[in-house]
Amino acid sequence: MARIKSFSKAAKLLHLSQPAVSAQVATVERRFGVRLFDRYSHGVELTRAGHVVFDYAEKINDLVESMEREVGALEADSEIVIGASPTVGNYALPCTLWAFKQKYPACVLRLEIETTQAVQKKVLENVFDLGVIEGPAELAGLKAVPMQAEQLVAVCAPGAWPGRESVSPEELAERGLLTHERGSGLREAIEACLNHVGIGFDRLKVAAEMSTTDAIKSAVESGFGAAILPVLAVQREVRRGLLKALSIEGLDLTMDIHLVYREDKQHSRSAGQFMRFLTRSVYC
Amino acid sequence: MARIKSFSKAAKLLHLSQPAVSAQVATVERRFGVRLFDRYSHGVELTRAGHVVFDYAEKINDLVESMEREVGALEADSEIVIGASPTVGNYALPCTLWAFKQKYPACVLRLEIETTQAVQKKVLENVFDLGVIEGPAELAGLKAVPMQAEQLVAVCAPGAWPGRESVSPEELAERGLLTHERGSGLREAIEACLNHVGIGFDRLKVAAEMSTTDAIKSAVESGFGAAILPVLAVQREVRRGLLKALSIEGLDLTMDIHLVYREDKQHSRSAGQFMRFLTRSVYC
DNA sequence: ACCGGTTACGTATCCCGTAATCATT
DNA sequence: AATGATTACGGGATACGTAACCGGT
Repeated sequence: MARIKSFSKAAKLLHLSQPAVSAQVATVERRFGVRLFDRYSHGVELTRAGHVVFDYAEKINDLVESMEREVGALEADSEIVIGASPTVGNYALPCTLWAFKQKYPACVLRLEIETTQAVQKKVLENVFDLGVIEGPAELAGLKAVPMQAEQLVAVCAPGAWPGRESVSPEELAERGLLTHERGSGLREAIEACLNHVGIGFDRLKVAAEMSTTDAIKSAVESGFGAAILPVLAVQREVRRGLLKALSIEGLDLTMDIHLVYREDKQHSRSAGQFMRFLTRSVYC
Repeated sequence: MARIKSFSKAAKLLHLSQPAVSAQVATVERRFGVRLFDRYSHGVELTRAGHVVFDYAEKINDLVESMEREVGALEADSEIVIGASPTVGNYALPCTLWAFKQKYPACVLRLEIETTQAVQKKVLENVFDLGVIEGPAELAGLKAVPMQAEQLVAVCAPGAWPGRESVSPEELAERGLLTHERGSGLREAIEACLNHVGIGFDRLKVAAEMSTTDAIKSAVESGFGAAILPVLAVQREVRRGLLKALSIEGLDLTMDIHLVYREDKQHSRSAGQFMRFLTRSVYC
């Protein structure tokens, strides 16, 4: 929200109404007795105090994340069985699953593709721990919460493409693309995802192939090219200002994806972590 | 609460009912999917996961505290005018004020002593920003919240008096007392406080006088003696296990002190900080 | 039987969404 | 007009306290 410079856009990202966001901010401002945002007609901007609070909020967020990871690592993790509808499961989810696996290596994930209806039914029957489908749940007894929709972003060094918020595949090709090696699970997931929206991977000039995401991110930070990665894999660097995220023109995976689960069921620790991961706000 | 090893005692400290504490803990345990406390018939004990969460909670608390201080330091602070009833204002509050001033040096505090009724009236009339009195508020339009009651504790090195939770003034005298120099505001406040409950300062053998509290705390940590200080001045070291806090036999300042203020009024940033400081739970 | 934690339930408060309002371009 | 934030108000969830309920010494 601080980065977005707009309460209304932040509200969309947070799946909240604009007044709700205003109220939250007002509450915190009253608590501190200071304005945290300057309101302009075109949006909002952090004040000095706002910057301080924002920086602390990031530190605290990091701590909470570490805490969850550390608690999660304490015991052997049981398998999480995820049901997903075909489009979601084939194109959107694989990147997300991969990003989660990076953070929680101990978790064992199993993904099964079924129709939207079948997914919901099997979630109700406890065959799946949770489901990920397009559109909200229709079956009674299921709770559906909207997920962060965007899945893939282009990243570049902060200096590249100043002022731009999106780039075309051709511009990415000009700059040169850093990707995983052919055959890597994520590479294939990304290729499938791009193909699905009509962007062939061959339109993108691959400048170098690397084996780890960290290597790609470092290379991009150093200005060696751009990359296409899941939002969830780069959110920290983007927040830190180490990388700049741009949307890719022509790439719109904005389906309103929903996480569905049995409200009454108590989930395993790993399932809970996965669900929080899926619904976590990426920017804020 | 983790240190107390008892939900019911923690509830008292937090001014909550026991079921409320149980419910809070249960909520967090459900969120993580792990037991954080082992329940025994004689009380509770942190599990492995509980220790992890507890350590992170402390770190986060520290961050929040720093954040408040940093935000508070951003602008020049206005004066806080505090009204207090005679007993509270003369014996209990001075140490607290001093501890607050240590943390928020930029704040200017003014303390005025009046009868309980007069304090409430002047808070209503906005003559005082807030009041501190014994017992709850009686005037309509005033909100009263209970304050942390205990004000002075003995501290010693963690190894001294193993297993003890309280010491007599004579035992303190044997070990030798480290205090501020005569004439220091806190020294006088403490003397007044002790005299009020019938403990003369002359019963305590002063081993050394030092000019700063940090010097006293360091000396006590190193085992050079004991000291009597406001709880609020040593809470961090006690939580960290660097110092051990013991109650002093015969010293019972447990009056149910209440902070009162106009609910409708919006307080200055510094007044808000002071109020949160007063009602903050010391152990938890 | 007592101490300590849990369960059950009624109430008060908080937080969100809808709708109306204000301000700026 | 249109965008974007604030205010007003009704409904649902949350969190508390009281009281009744185990389970272990």
